[in-house]
Amino acid sequence: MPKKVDHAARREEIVQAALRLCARDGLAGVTIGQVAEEAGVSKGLVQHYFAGKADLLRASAQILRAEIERHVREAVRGARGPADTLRCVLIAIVELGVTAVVPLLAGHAFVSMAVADPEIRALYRAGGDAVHREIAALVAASGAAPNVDAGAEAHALLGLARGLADGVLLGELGVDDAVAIVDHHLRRILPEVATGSDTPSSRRVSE
Amino acid sequence: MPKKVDHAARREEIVQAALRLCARDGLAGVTIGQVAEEAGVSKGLVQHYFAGKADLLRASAQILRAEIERHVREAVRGARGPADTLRCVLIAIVELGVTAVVPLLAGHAFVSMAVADPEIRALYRAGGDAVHREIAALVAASGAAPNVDAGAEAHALLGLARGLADGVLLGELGVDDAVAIVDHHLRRILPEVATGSDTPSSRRVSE
DNA sequence: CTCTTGGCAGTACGATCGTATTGCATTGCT
DNA sequence: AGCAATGCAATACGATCGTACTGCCAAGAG
Repeated sequence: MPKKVDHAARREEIVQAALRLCARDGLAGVTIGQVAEEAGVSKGLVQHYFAGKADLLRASAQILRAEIERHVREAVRGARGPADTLRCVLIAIVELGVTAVVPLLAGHAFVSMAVADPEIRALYRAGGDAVHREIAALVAASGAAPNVDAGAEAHALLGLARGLADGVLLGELGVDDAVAIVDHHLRRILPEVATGSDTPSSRRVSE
Repeated sequence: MPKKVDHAARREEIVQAALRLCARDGLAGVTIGQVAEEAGVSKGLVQHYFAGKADLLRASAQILRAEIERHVREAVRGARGPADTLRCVLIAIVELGVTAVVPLLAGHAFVSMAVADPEIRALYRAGGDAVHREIAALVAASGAAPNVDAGAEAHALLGLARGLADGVLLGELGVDDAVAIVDHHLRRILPEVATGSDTPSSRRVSE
């Protein structure tokens, strides 16, 4: 057998280049040639690792999901209790607007691509449902007021976080504003939530 | 002078075809040739009315904004008082997920395009700011509780509505669920808001 | 050592895109 | 009626994209 190479790692390298390109030049700027150049490899190599452009895009959408999930999971590390975890998750989503612009921006592009590609659409649905379930579980475990339905509240919080992330992304409001809004809402549905900058989990984002 | 033709109307026809195409096949499916075919005109005519593809896309983004604004303004017709108006606006945004899929979907595509095009980005910023100002004014005029900041609350409501619209668009939740969530939130910040299906402004959406 | 197999680059090719150009029909003005 | 300008279609062309194909280099097995 010839050279041993980490197949998955090479694929990820190329995909990262594609995502970078997507965030910089938009989805239209993502071509096999440009991706190869951005990744510092040859056009042929991209072909070697991906069956075609569609395959590359699918893999990109998948890795993009994983990237965002990694960001969020990293943010909840050190959170104490379900309420704090919930807060960290929401704030992490909001902060994607500045800390993970590339995945977020690429995500928008892929939403518009999910229209034509059932496979990508399915990926989004599955991912979105999973997130919703987790948030709903956190809401339920946080000891929310009895008059709030966990599922509905999860939709609301997730929607709020996503919308705020877009607002931050477009520069309509600052991260701290968005965080304050999230806290404000959490304070309304949860008995008690660690808020403000006194908790170790609310690290300040360098803007 | 030759034939008299409504220049703006022709441009809009072509743009509508482009938006339809964008929502159906994604942004990648929008080509001059495809747009011409969708609009039932010749490729040359598209050139006649638009200086280039970029011009077409800019005009599309602009008309898209107008389209969404039209939807919302139509929804607030008949609303009584600022609180009811606010509710109608938010619900109208949420309902874009089913009543105006084309503009909403195309909107996502344009967000991802705004990355590379400063002109489109400026258009989005201006539009978003205007909406925020209007909503903030409505919040203030609705007699919100004194402990809520109109500006922040407007960001929250707008973010919530946008996020819910995306959720509806992706099929994660139904319109009625989203409307209920909006009502639930409004009930928390406003002294009294006409809610439920007893008000004429909460027309049922055919799903 | 050498042979084989996979990593990788380079080139070639057909399709398609955006744009420039050309030509004709139609309409309003004089 | 005739001229001029515009609406509109059709074609042509260069650039670029995605993909197929070919060939070389390196590394592990026998």
